Amino acid sequence: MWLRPSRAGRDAPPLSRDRIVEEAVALLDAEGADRLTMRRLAERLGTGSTTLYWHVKTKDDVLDLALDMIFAEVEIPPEGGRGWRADITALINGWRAVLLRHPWSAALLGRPMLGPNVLARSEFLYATLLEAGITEPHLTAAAYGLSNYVIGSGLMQATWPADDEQEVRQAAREHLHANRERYPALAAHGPLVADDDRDTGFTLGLTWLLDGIQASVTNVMTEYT
Amino acid sequence: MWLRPSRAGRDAPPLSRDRIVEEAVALLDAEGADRLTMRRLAERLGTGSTTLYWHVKTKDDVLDLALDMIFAEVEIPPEGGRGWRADITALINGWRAVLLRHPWSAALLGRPMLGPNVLARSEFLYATLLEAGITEPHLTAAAYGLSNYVIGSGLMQATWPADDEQEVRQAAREHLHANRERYPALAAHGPLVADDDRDTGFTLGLTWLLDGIQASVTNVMTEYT
DNA sequence: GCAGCCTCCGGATCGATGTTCCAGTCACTA
DNA sequence: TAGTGACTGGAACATCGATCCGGAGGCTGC
Repeated sequence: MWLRPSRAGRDAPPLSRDRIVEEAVALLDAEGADRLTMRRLAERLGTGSTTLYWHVKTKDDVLDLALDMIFAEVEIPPEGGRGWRADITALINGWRAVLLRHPWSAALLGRPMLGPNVLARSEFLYATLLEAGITEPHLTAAAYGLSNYVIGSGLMQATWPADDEQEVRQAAREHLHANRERYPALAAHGPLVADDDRDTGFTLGLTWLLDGIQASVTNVMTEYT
Repeated sequence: MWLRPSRAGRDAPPLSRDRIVEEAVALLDAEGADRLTMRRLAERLGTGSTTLYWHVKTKDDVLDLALDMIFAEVEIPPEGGRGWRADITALINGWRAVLLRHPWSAALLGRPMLGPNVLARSEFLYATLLEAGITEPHLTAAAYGLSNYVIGSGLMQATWPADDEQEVRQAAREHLHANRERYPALAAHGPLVADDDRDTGFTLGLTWLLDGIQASVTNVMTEYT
């Protein structure tokens, strides 16, 4: 009774929604999506599992908040005349980097993303495209195309971790090799490429999209590099 | 005892892995991914839930098989000189149609897809690109780019169902409108577009990608439409 | 000083789920 | 007829998300 730490004691910062989400991201990074449990999360926070429900309504809320939190890592290019193409390239590359840094996030993209961090970056994307003089229907196509491209890329890379030691990769490689008569092209130029090749591949595809977007601008911008 | 239906009776075809997967797809189509339970699935099949585990090792197996099964709906363009561009366009559009017809599938794309139906279509994609004369690194970029683009598109559309009556859409629209000062571009040209606009948007982005791929071929092909 | 209220905590518990154990049933074969 | 192997399913277990409810602690108004 007497020795019980005072509530505002220094032994642990008070539980808060931010601290929960922060720890959730750490747990997701360390152990993956399927290991995230309300009980395990509470344990890491040094509280009971049911306490979390005071700060958060459901587990999905935690996931939504965690997903939005990592989007804050995507740097929004500062204003300045580097041109729309450089700005968008930076944004998309930053977005991709975050997806790769937090592989669990790719699987969560299938839920409405309406957090402030996500919206701020979408806003920047739309605003930059508008400034570049892109009009409908190319505007929607551009915004969707770029988003879909990054999302798909992140999902794909999360599915096929680049680490060549992974069992999944090994098994897939063997399976393709064993059936190389049925899938000759796949077995020869298979989709299991190294990390660097993925990066150049991503950049190439992004270039194609940007070229297409640029060509659809009526009054051509000239000041991009 | 006497009235018990004979095993080979006509009241129900014998349980088999195919029948399980078939019913799983039907259940997923009807009620979505989170309503798929081994018990519910067994109930629809008129058996006990534990019986399924004789034909299938885990629930994930059912999902993998279901995902591969719907890929059989994607028609592989028949041989014939329509040109690589028309063939790939047909394949990608068919792929997208399947993703939209089975919205639950988009969320499952984050698992290794090594079923025969998936591989056959990937093989066609690679083979067609090879025939078109595309070489590395453009080959990988093209295959990945196209796949990522469709996957992202499917995931996005599954997240934001086109049905305007959906609460999610309504809520999102209101939320954007309420914060239109912070997100002016989003609120004005928001990403919540109608179905037709998404189709034209998808086609536009696909054209950009294909243009980029085509431009990267050293010896230019001329026979495409 | 004290009653009342609000914020925050957590043990016990509920219902649902994926999966395993094991005792069966049935058709078919030696 | 005994036995084997393919299948079935009831009972049970561990785990999960979520809720109920009783409490602790601090603050305010009287």
